[in-house]
Amino acid sequence: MPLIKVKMLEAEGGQGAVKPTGRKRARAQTRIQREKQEVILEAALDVFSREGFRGATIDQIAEAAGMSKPNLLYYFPRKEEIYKRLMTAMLDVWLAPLREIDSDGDPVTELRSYIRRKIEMSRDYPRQSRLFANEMLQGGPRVLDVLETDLKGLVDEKVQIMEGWMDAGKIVRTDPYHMIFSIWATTQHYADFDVQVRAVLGKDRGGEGRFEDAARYLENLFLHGLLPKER
Amino acid sequence: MPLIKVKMLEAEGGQGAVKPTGRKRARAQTRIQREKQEVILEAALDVFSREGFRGATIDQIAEAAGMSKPNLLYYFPRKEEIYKRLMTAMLDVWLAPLREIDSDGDPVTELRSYIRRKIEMSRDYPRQSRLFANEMLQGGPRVLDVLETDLKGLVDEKVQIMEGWMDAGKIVRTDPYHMIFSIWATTQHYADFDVQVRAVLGKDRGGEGRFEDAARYLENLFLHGLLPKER
DNA sequence: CAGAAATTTGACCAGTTGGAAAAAACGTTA
DNA sequence: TAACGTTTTTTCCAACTGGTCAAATTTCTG
Repeated sequence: MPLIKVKMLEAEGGQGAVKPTGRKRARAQTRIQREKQEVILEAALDVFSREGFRGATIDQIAEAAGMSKPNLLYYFPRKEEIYKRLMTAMLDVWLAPLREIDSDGDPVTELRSYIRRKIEMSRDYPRQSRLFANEMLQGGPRVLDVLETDLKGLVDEKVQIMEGWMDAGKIVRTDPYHMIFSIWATTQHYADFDVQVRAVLGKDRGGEGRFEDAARYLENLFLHGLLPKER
Repeated sequence: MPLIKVKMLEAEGGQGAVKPTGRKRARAQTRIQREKQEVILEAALDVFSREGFRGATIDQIAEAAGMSKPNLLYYFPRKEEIYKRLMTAMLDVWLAPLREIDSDGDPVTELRSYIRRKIEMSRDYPRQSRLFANEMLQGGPRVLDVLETDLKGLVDEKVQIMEGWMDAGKIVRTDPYHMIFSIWATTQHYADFDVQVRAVLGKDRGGEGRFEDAARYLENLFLHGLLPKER
């Protein structure tokens, strides 16, 4: 049960495809509607994640989706609704790994696989990560309330689990909030700063293997740190 | 001697203030020119770091700078030049801490103070961080070459230092590139994702103290990891 | 202070932007 | 196949965009 479902769902509104005709009873979506909406959202993810909300234009999205602007507007009557749809969908997917952290699991295993999953997300859904990053850079005007309620709630919940692990001496006593931040930061970095990562690694090391390297490095960092065990 | 000075300096061009009149010999800048350019760059940093290059408008910048658009264009004849100026200045400041890493210093001290400095940068110059992040999200079209040459060069240099430390058994043998990435990621996170950090920490813990907390947590993470020393 | 140079303003422009409206084309089903 | 609902296209618009230009104003310098 996704905790982050949220009030942004109010994005629906409009007439075109979503709320078919006039005041009649809403009809089930046609095949075309489902397909085209999918194509549009896919194209919009591309554009919004690169340019941000203001920087993206409906024309760009329409072109990427292979249709005319008015045609696109038939499915999503305003730019903002496409964006909102993407944001809710993204948040839902994006936080799944955090939700999966299990208080009953072995702390080391749980942390390890959380890091793994987050790196895999950066590898497999980099645009979603960038979409979110873009929103954050702008000060999160369209998701701030969600962050303060749903996200904070979810994090608080997981923080308690970690405090339990600390009490049990399974992990070192430290700040659980910053712990979570550091996992987010290090893993999402590989999506958000992908260009930089590849530029610095160079042609030879910048291949797909970089995600595996990153995962291995991060596991060690988080578990053991950089200092040798015996000195 | 800043390694990152770069070809972007070609940003200069134009007529207005920068290259005073016609083909005459370039004259020294007046007081007003220096002042206004400063005001403009300050305002532009605000806008660009929030909206990205495309999302920002000259009007917004002009208003933030308290002047009319044509007046602003008198000092910087095109939008792109303001942006380039900001980018070079930012890169220079932003990479200073990395340059300072000293191969002769004590590894632990050096790493510690690198992390410290980076966190302080995020606290004191968050907009510069966001400006850079924005550029990265867009795929770095205006700095890619700089990253591939100057930045990579600088990083390679520091990577060697770290390999030296590993050879000497001072720090654990690990991937030095990802090591640097993880320091960048964790520290810059506090500037780039500031909204999120504050939303999750909540009113009580989201005050200025968060940077000190972050620094303390990160020092421990990087040196010792999350696992207890003896189990 | 006069004159020149530097700065600021207002009017303007062509291209882009988000979006509306209506008509045309298409698909489905009674 | 006729009628209806769905989808697409064409045309259009007002606001905004980056930028120009000449005239007006202010500041500096001798």
